[in-house]
Amino acid sequence: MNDDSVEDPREAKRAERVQRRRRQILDAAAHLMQRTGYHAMSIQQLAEEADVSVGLVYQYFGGKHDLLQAVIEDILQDFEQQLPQRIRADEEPAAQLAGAVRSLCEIIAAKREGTVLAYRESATLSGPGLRRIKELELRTVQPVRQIVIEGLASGAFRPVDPELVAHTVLMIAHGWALKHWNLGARMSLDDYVRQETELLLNGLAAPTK
Amino acid sequence: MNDDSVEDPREAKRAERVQRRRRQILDAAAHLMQRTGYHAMSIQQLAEEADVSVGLVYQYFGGKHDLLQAVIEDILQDFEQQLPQRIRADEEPAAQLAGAVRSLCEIIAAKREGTVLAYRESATLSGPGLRRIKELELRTVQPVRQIVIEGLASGAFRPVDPELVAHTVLMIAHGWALKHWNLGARMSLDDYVRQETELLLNGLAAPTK
Amino acid sequence: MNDDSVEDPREAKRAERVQRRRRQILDAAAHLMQRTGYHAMSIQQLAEEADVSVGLVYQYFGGKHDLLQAVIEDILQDFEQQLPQRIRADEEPAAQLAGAVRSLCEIIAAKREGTVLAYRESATLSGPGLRRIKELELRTVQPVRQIVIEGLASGAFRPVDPELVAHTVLMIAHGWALKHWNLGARMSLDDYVRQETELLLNGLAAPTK
Amino acid sequence: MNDDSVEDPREAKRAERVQRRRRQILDAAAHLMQRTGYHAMSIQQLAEEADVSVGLVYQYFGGKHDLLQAVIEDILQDFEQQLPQRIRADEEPAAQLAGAVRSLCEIIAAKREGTVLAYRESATLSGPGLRRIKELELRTVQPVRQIVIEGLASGAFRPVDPELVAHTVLMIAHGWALKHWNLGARMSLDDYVRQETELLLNGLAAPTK
DNA sequence: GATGAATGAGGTTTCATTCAT
DNA sequence: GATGAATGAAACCTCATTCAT
Repeated sequence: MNDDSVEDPREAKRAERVQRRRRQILDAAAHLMQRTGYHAMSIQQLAEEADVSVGLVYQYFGGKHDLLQAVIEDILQDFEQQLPQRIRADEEPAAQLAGAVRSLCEIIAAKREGTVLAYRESATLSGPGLRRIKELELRTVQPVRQIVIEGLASGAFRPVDPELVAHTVLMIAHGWALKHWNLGARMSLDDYVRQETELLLNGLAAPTK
Repeated sequence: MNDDSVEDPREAKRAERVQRRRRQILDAAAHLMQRTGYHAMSIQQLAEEADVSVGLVYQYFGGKHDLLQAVIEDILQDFEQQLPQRIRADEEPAAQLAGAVRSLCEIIAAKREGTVLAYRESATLSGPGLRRIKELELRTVQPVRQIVIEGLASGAFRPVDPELVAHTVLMIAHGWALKHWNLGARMSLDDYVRQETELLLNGLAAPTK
Repeated sequence: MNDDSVEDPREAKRAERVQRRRRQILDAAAHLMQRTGYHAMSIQQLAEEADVSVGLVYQYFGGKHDLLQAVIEDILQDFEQQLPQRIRADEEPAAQLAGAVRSLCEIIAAKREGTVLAYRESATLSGPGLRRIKELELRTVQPVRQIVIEGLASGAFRPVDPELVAHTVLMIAHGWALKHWNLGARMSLDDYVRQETELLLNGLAAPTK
Repeated sequence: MNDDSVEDPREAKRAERVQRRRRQILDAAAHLMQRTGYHAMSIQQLAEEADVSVGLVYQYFGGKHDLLQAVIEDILQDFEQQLPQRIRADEEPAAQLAGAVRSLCEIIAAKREGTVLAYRESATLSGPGLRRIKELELRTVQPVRQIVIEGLASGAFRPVDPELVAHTVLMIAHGWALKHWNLGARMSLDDYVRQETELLLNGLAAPTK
């Protein structure tokens, strides 16, 4: 048992307020960064948007750099946590994969601007930070990789590299966000998902004798 | 025949030097932007890298912003011009498409960092500039779209939206550049192209009776 | 009663310091501009003279341009406020006018360099700013115009355009500032005022029957 | 006899071309400075306006500073030369003075913007240059001073300081230029001259017994 | 004589960060 | 905990001047 688990109502209240403050600043930062980019956002502007003082930003986050790291991690963690909840274990591999593609696309489409921000600003991050981001992204598509492995075992899919399929699925989802300026005007997300899924499943299907 | 075509050796020499200077600055800018990003590159730094004075940068390019536009356009124009040269007209649609996927992947892989730069900094561009970039990208994948249309006409492919396939092919190629930190360690470009091509062609193939 | 009138000692102290800072910068700017002109004054130099940082200048004034506007307005407001206090209501029009001429000359002579600065740099101001300056100058000579109107009504002056007299009085006062390099060596301000006043009053006097 | 008087047709032609070039540049410079001020005018811009190369400006004038000196001197010399031509020797002092006031006002009104430029930028000049400008201005009003001296001698004017009257006349003429933004909308130059002249002559007139 | 490409010092401005209150 | 005034390094950009052609 460590100190944190000691129930101190005073301490609990403090921790709760800290979380609220962090969220307040983080959301404002995400909003501004998505609209104007990391470099165009000034701390003064952020403080105004978040309705806190400039100094407070520095109490809750180490600096502008750490803020970027936190914003991107926050977005990617959301992705990582949502996907497993939406995968149903009781389906065939093909149906599972189709469901995973749809889920990932919808999850990412819901935070389209956050996804674009991650692409835009990841390279701005420092070495260790960037490594954490990459790690998160790899973890996000782990469920997809798992489905493919199972499909291969059951003979549902023709022989493929599960890693490559996971990558491809991720690019399908990211593609909607990255090229929304083009696709958005031509089709609905539902159409996009349906067509990409069909293409993928046909591509993966084991040849019928 | 207009005045420009009159052969003035003085003018010709001047024009040639102007081109050399522009290229000198453009290449240095592309190099620095790819290494550190647009915002991290200072004009001072660029001038040193290009071995010219700060003022000259402003004489050849209106400002830092125009320079970014020029760098990205330069990269994308290169893509647009190279692809058609590598498509063979005398093949079957499937083979043609496979060739196009390979070509595009190789072209983009050769300027991997430029591609990533375009993703990173496109949002930094001004409205009209961004529109030109998007236009260029659409033009780049036109040949792919054309191949699909012909394949559909000949019954080689199952019914699909050619626009979507063009998008998918572009994402295959961009995917290599964007996720090279992951893929590069796992497979060669050749492997990547082979596997993605197989997936795609299987996905597209008309069902045999 | 509005919120501002609520006595908040914290807020009052803050406002007082803001006023002191503004004045500190404004005075230093006026001093430097009068010595070297607007363009020759650098913000760096101003910050040193005012003993503040460069950044603070931009916090209190939007930029160099706004600073010029503020300096000139500050000078002209001073003129506008001082003149009415020195006009005595209980005198004959001629005596009132003589007093006004003397007062205006003395007021302007006391800020001779500021007056010259206003002439030098007014054209540097932006459209709306320039309009405010002109408005201020017109208001400054309103009392003179009023005296003339009353003198015309009482028959003390021969028929003249009050606007023109107001202009002439202003030019008498400004003339001392603008041509001080010549006049200053030849006569005292007192002599100048006496002689110009005599010329003006004789010029205005209604002919005796 | 010096070398310059030797009639060398080659040399004469050269000198003529030099004069034409100087004038070409000077006029363009005067035009730009009057529109935007000395500091806002760049040599590049001037070269374009004058339709010569940047380098040529430096062959005919030492630099930007010398150009300002030349422009202002050019304007003031024009004033100095025109006034004597328009004064008639065969009139009464009062009529002569009235004529001089009218002439000076008209001369200056014709180069209103040049006059304002001289006020704006004189302080920008260097010491020796400024002295020459002041000298020129004093010489300009010499004829007025002379008329007053003669009028005093003949008893036409009440005792006044001729220097002060010359100054006052100059301020009447300059006043039209400096406050044209106000006066121009209220009266014609002719009205202005008539009223100021009446005021001045009444002010100067020797009292009738 | 004439050109205009090239230079680089110097200017204005922004903004991440600190710290006294 | 919270504030926001203050700092100053560093960025972009301009433009007077030079000089090889």
